[in-house]
Amino acid sequence: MVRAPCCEKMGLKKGPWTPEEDQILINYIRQYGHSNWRALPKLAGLLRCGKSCRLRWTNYLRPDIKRGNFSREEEETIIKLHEMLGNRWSAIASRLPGRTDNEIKNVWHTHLKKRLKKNHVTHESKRQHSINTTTKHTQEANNKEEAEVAMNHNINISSRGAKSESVEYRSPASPPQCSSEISSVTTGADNNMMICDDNMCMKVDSPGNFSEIIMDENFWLEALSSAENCEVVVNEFSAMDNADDHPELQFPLSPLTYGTSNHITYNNEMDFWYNIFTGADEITPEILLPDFLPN
DNA sequence: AACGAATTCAACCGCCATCCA
DNA sequence: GTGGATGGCGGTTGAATTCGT
Repeated sequence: MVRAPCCEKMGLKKGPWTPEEDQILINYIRQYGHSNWRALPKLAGLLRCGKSCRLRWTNYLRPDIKRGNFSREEEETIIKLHEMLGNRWSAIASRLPGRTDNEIKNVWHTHLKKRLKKNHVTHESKRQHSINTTTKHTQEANNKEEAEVAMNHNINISSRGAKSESVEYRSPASPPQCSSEISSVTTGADNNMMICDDNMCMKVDSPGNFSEIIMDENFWLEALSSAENCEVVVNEFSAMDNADDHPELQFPLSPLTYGTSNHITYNNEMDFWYNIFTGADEITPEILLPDFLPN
């Protein structure tokens, strides 16, 4: 299929936006909205392509954009979300009110990646020392090694992942950059390994033998989204293992729980996720998995 | 003060997914 | 079912700015 170019190159302006152009775009969108980006510049009288207008609006002119430096809390949130979601900047941005995917992407590449790399070097040297002085390997350690092998072989779970081909730095704190690659590797009660991304989990019965279990598309993303702008009701999972120890980790999975008493609520989306992530270091990832997941 | 190196970040590019005729 | 149009996303670029010497 031959695509028409994004925009007519002739006569259309590129490069930085002027304040006048910004004002025209703002005025137009305030008045008419942006139902059709392609047609917008023509209608608004801008010599820009629709894509450029959309980008300018979503990344800079939108009234709800939060400008300025990222707080430490925001940075930690990005790091943790990146662990879970990979390079899905828009998904990460949706958890950080007022921040854009482009901004988060820039912060990641300019600050956070370097910081993690530093930490990784420190961690690796310690780890190497530990390996050299340890002779006993537990079953758990073996499973972790298998997990690392699986990650190094870049097991690609969903279709969009094929896009990322470049090999980037990876650390334990920064799993595959590819958005759709593995988010967590856990060992189940039966010692079988579970490799999960945000859409599904795979059970590894034996080395090299993956039995694939497809979960609801975007299950986790939707679960995550449900925390936005609402009270999060979580007592449905109070019966879960460790739930009493980690009430902050219980997920809002059942709408039936709305309106019931004896539940924990989070009015602030950021607090909710921050609590999850700061607590995540202390628990095994499978706690986060709902119990309908197969063993 | 001057200059080159390093960093930042707005903007562009190309691909993919979805919608719709 | 097919293909064109469009929106959205992630990777990359390059001009502007900051930093170090």
